[in-house]
Amino acid sequence: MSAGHTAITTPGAAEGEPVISCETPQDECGVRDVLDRLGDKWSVYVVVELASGVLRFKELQRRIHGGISQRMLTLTVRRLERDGLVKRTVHPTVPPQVEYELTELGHSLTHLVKTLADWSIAHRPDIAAARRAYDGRAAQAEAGATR
Amino acid sequence: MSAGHTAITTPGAAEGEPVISCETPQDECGVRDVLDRLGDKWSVYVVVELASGVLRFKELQRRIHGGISQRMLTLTVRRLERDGLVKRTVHPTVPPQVEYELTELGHSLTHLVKTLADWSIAHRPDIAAARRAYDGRAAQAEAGATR
DNA sequence: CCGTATCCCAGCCGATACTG
DNA sequence: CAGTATCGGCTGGGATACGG
Repeated sequence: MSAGHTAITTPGAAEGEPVISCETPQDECGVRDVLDRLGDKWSVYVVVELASGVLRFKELQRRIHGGISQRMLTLTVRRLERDGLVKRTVHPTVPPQVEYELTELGHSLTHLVKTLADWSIAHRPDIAAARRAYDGRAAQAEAGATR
Repeated sequence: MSAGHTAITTPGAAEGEPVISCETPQDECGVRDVLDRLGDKWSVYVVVELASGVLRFKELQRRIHGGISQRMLTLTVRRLERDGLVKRTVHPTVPPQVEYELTELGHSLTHLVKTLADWSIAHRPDIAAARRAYDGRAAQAEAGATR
């Protein structure tokens, strides 16, 4: 991974006017850092569930969509803990009890996730329509090739 | 994948006050739709590069961080096209010439990407510090176990 | 130039079994 | 309950070669 220059311009902005500029190319502006977290299958759901409060391991597992495996939940919360997004508290009782909660940093991420979710919900019809159109065209092209 | 209920509350909101609610659990609120796009290694970079204007295939490939392979650029761009985020225009010249540009939908995503990038840049020091602290603790614990 | 087709490896992730 | 350990399938994605 490496880069020279990267920039985003909005439609409204003057052409070539950078909205995002990367001055530290060697780590890809750190964007990849966040995206990697968002990219892995479960992190977002953990953040979403923890956004509403403190949860124990099993309870967290039970709430997550589609049933995350023990293994993946462990890995996911560990990564989130390592990144300072989640706080892990072990109560030395028997049986053991471990509680997870978002840190301040973690809570600030929930706002981004909300933005993402809003966009997603707002534009889902558009995306669905685009896919149908694309798939329709593809099927038609295939039929044309056979004909 | 399936779910019963999912909600996000912000720290400021009253406890249990849902900021995000999922009424259509069967498709995970559509959030996964967006996340899957963001999650795959290259989509974001393609969107970022196209945000500043129309680009041909080879030029796009040349600009992207770390040198995306032909194969992956093709796949990425096709997915984005299918989702209606990118418009693909083939000029039937010889040699062939194909131009890529963002659609309106695609441009609206750049705003989200910018938000993500801003958050990422703003909190990178925090994350880096958290990782150092975590790794330090881990190393110490290991030393303690050996001692 | 712009792809598509094929091969192949590395890693993710689920299932399962075992500890403190 | 809350993990760790191990195995195995699946998929993402790079390298390469070829076609229009």
